[in-house]
Amino acid sequence: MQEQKYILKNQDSFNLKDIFECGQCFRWNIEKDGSYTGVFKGNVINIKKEGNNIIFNGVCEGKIQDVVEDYFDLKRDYKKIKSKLSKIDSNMEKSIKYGEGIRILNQDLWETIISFIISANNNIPRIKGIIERLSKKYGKKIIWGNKEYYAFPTAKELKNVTVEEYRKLGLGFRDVRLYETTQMILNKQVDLEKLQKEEDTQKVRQELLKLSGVGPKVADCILLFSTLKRFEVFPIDVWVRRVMNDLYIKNENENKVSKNEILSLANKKYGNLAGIAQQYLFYWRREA
DNA sequence: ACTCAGGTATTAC
DNA sequence: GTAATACCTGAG
Repeated sequence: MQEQKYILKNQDSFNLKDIFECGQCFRWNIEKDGSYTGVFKGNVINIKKEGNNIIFNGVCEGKIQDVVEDYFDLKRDYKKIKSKLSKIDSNMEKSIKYGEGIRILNQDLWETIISFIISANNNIPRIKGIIERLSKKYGKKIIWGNKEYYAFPTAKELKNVTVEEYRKLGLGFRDVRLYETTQMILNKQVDLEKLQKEEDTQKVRQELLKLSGVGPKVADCILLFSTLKRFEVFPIDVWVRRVMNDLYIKNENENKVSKNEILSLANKKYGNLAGIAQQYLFYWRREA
């Protein structure tokens, strides 16, 4: 594969830190010069911001411009989304100001499913470590420059991996879930290609929930952060629960707030943009 | 030693 | 349906 380069000029709503550290992805790492390098599908790309230019550099399976336009959701008008959401209330406005450079990535469905199964009751450094070891052991090697990178393993590549091997990689109790889900996807108990085409979000959600290790929160993350691209879902994790309770519900014990109360509030306030609203709120509450 | 972290599965009302 | 509890692991 040959190295390619692409320069994007004057792109609005595009900050590296906001995109890669808002919690949607696990395989992008910051370099000493402030650029980020990541692996997705068979691509390795480094991204650097210089003035008004965003410079993409790396090895790609296709034309780098196409790859990047798709992955970074460049065709979508985030300015419009943000101005719409900003009008809802001052909290939303503040959170958007903080994370104005967020874009929701179009991540591979399979990879997103497995990654978020691993994320359950886990912390980010460990999640990233597990995914890295998993890729290094079972994924395809990609060489760029003098360095080796590893693609996220395909379902086929994980077909014969045992629960014990997962345990050795540090998966913990998620080992069985990973094994079972991989089998379910391989034998098409859950057919990812069909899911990708299904229009009814609730039907897609129901299918995802069949997978081992996929509960409501993980299902919503998959719906939002993968190529399924559903902005109407509202993943509720500890941070979202916290921020929604602090701002609006004001229960003395945030753990006592019911999920349905948060969901109906989110739906009322943000409608079919709830997912992206959630992302600004999550990032703001977690980082600011 | 002990708590916590992007929850889920299981069990018991 | 809803509530309580166990669960790998490793960092702080």
